[in-house]
Amino acid sequence: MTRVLVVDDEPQIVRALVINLKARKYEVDSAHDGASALELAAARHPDVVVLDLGLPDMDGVEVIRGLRGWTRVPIIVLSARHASDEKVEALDAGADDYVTKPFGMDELLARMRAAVRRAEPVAAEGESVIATESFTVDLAAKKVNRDGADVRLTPTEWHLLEVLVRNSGRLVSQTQLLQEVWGPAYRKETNYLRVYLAQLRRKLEADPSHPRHFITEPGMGYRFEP
Amino acid sequence: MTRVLVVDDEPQIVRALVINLKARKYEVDSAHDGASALELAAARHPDVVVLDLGLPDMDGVEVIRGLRGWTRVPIIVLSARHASDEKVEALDAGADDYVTKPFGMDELLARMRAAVRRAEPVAAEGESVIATESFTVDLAAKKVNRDGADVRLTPTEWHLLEVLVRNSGRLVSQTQLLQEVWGPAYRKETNYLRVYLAQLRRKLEADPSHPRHFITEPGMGYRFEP
DNA sequence: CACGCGCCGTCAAGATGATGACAATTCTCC
DNA sequence: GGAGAATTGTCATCATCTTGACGGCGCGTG
Repeated sequence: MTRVLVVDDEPQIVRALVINLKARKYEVDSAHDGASALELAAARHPDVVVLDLGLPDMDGVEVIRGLRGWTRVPIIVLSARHASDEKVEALDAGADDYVTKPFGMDELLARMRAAVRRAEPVAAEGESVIATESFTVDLAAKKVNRDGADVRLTPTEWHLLEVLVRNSGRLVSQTQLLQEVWGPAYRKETNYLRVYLAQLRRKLEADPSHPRHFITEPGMGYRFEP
Repeated sequence: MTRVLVVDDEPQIVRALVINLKARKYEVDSAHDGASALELAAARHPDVVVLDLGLPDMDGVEVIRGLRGWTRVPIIVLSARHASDEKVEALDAGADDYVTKPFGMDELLARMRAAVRRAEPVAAEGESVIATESFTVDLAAKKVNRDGADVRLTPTEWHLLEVLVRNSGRLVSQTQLLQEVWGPAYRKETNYLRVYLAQLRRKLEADPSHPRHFITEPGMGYRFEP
């Protein structure tokens, strides 16, 4: 879930934002001054900050600098002032976007989506490694390792493995496998599955004739068990 | 130097932007319709795109989608229309920012700086020297050293090496390599890859016919192993 | 309990497609 | 104009994919 930090000293603005954001399944924290904004940001690590520049305790630009000292979280500035120099100052201090009040909620939400989308891939470099007792699958690097050595998989083998691993523990029907790996025209070619499952087992299972991870569910499909 | 692509069908706007940008040491390309915009973007790989939505030949949102199909270059949309739904549509299609005409040049420039600043670090992550047993690659200095001597690489060779090294250990698909180095129009020209991989291997591998660092993953792509 | 049927795993061989080396041509920048 | 670089085309080789045939196993049925 996306976490938002809303910083504004006007309670009605905060309320409107919180209601709208929560309705759209954002997780929302709010602060009404710069000090608690910085504190909350550090404690909660939001995915995006919506920041009003007119705060009671400190200059909004200082808040931006305070955040930028340690995080690259997207910052969207709200401000009642249309003056160009203030926009320039905020943006150059490290803000990602600048929206003038009064603003349309749709627009603000769209700008938030844009900011979060941009930040995603940098933040979401999450390891996508699935491990079993005998081998590991690295989905991002497209690598399979067994006993410390990389296993060579053909493109089709890899694709099949990928679909099974992404549905770890779940049963995947034959039709679905065929459709995803070979395309919709091959939905009936169950031979392929038999051949390629056998190859995967030969390359990855300790005892290919007694598979522990690539399980056949007769009449239904196959299941990957980590 | 930062490269900008300006897309607008009004000559006076283009002229104003080009003059301002060049004065600030940007390298500027300009296009007056969507088709040539996409073409130029592919050919020149700008660091930021300034895009007017009202183009004669195609919908601006289509241009955004066309770009987003293969690149994450920041896109700043210009538009005369203040309508909220148009902003939302553009932003959700993948635009980074939306500025309504008439706009202040200072503000646009600040938004460009913000967009470029955000995009930068994704490319330049931390240490920029990658070493192998037989050679080292310095991404920042654009230098390759082997046995104490610098190796001369052609621009294309370097670009290819750079993409592979930035994805160290990960598999990079042929399409992705072709797209990043030669542009989206070359997605099918796998010859190029074969030729240039061979050249890189000849220059960098101890035994070019048995590569240890530039690994072919048949049917899938190539991988750089440090 | 024996039988037939459907489903699955195995195997081998031909068709297909990808790869890397080489050669020739065009392009680009001094 | 010339050298180096980039592009394009071709070809032999090899891995992969596809296909069909075969045998075993489990299950339901008579």
